Amino acid sequence: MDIAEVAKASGLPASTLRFYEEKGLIRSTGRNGLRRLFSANVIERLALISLGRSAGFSLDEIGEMFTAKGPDINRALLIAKADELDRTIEELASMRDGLRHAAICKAPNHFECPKFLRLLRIAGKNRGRQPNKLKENKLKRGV
Amino acid sequence: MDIAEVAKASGLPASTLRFYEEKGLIRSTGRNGLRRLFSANVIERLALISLGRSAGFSLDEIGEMFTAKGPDINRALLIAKADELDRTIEELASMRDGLRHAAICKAPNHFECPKFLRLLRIAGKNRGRQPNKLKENKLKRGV
DNA sequence: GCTTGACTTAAAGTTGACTTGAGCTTGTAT
DNA sequence: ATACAAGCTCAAGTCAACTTTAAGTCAAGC
Repeated sequence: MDIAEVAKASGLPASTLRFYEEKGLIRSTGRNGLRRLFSANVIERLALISLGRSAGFSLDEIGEMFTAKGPDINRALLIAKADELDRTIEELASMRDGLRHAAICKAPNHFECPKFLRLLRIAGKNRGRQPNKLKENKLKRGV
Repeated sequence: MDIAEVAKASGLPASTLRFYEEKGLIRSTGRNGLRRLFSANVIERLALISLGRSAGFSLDEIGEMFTAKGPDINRALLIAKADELDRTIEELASMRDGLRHAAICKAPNHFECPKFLRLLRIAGKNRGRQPNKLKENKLKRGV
């Protein structure tokens, strides 16, 4: 397949495919002149990469998993990520409840509302750099 | 309070406080010479900002909420965010289940495993730019 | 009176995952 | 044979939320 086909099949722009190749996440099987050729299984690989990304792995982590010696992926890593997701989910659930409450709450000042204060404490734990997460998936692909 | 006190009380570095002020998220009440003075309620405001950040609002969105005219613009926004969190939580839960499964699954190739394939489809939906989310909260504050 | 240290500003740097642009090359259709 | 859309490379740009750095100000303690 040429890069355009892979792009279409995977939904990723060609630039991303080149980028992934450069990072060692995928491989092109050869060239037709200058042009990259990919074998069909790159699609699976890309699906796996998408999966990893959605689960919160960085590209570097995903790359490590692919080069891991054993035929099986790093189980401990997977489980650790799953546990991390559990914690994240709990936090997000609290947030969601808090937001819903805040939207309804009659208290003149949220700081007088115990529910809100509890929320605040949870938020307080979540003190890390959060670049810009969980934002809208605008499809600007069309531009 | 001077900036050091606010920093201590809020846990945020002074640089962040200046940054937030520049962004219009907080206000200093005046100066002592060059030095900013803050009133105590900036602490509450910062807690609110933290809360918003944890809930997935961007700083710009938080800024808008603070300056929003109508009282129910907030409500709609809060509810929308809560709904968004619901969707996110569902996705993350699927991811978590998938990861746990992948760590256990005996299938020679995950692509032969129906559970895994289902996971992949969910991941596929999650096709947006995800900068680098949900990562570790290393406390590098001490440096 | 001078050093020190906490503060100030403005500008540039950081991170991760890409995207974009400039300037070439080339397979393919006419 | 030639035009041109699609590929290519390499470098630089983007975004968000900060952090870092350089250079300067200033009150207080010795």
